[in-house]
Amino acid sequence: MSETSDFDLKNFLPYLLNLAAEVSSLEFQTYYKTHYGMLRMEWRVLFHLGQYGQMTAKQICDRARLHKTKVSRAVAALESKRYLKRSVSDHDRRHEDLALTPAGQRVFRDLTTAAAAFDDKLSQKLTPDENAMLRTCLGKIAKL
Amino acid sequence: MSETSDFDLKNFLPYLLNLAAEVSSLEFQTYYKTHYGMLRMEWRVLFHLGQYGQMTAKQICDRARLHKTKVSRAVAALESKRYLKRSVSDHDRRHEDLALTPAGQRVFRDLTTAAAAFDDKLSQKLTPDENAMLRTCLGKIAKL
DNA sequence: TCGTATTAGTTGATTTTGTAACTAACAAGC
DNA sequence: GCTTGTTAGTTACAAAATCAACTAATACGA
Repeated sequence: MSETSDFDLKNFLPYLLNLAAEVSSLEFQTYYKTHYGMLRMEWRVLFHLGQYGQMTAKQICDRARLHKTKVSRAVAALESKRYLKRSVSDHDRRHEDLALTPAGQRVFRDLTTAAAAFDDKLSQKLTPDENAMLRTCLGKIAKL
Repeated sequence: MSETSDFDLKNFLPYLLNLAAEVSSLEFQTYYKTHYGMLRMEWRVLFHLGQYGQMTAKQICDRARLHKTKVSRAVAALESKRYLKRSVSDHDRRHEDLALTPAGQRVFRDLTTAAAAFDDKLSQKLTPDENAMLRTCLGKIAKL
């Protein structure tokens, strides 16, 4: 029985964070997966378009800190679901302006509502103080 | 632009948790990947064996909350690296008792040391109060 | 002791992700 | 104009995660 050190996985921050992230994501993930057949990256991209309006893939990459291939695939998937439309920019044809379709906006509103409800449910496990501090701590760790 | 609700991704707990988990894991992950060619699941399994001594794959599944296919593949990988040995149990030949080899124990000690140092580094971004509360909160969320 | 259910663990097929190389459009210097 | 460099986005291939089906050993009731 190795008592090599007093280190304990159960207190290892990356481990705890991963565990909490997994558990907390599962229910909401299941929601958009079963209701709209969407993946996490698709939800994130849809969210950014819904929240901030028309933008290019590059802008989404920067804002969401996502790699361009992830965004590219998510955009293609959302397009094939008719949740967004693209239009090549006139003055720079490398850019594609992305915008949600009415259908995409409906999905956005529904997911936003659902997300808010999930967040409330999670928050209720913690005191108001804990809630505030938790978000602060996570921000520090994620270097936001 | 859509002011559908006051919901903001930047405060959505699952999102923040995933972000913090990703960022905080990256450096350590790089360490055991480059030094020992190990995957996250392998590190977790190795850790459990190092910390708790000999156990079966099933016990690891339960303790680490991992699916059996993940553990099965991690065990196979660790075995091929000669970091663990398996021995079929006598009184129930479905069970395999797993234990680290001396080489595996050396790796365990090294990774444990590295993890502890890395955890310290992360902890320094937070006050002692925040540290304690953060771990409490994460525990609540992960239903530990 | 036979049939059924359960448990431990593995394997294979399918999906998803990650990495790197690629195309196309533009910009800037010469 | 032509080269060189940079940027936006896609594609192709490899690594990995997921899910379901499978084998083998045991338990347990009729």
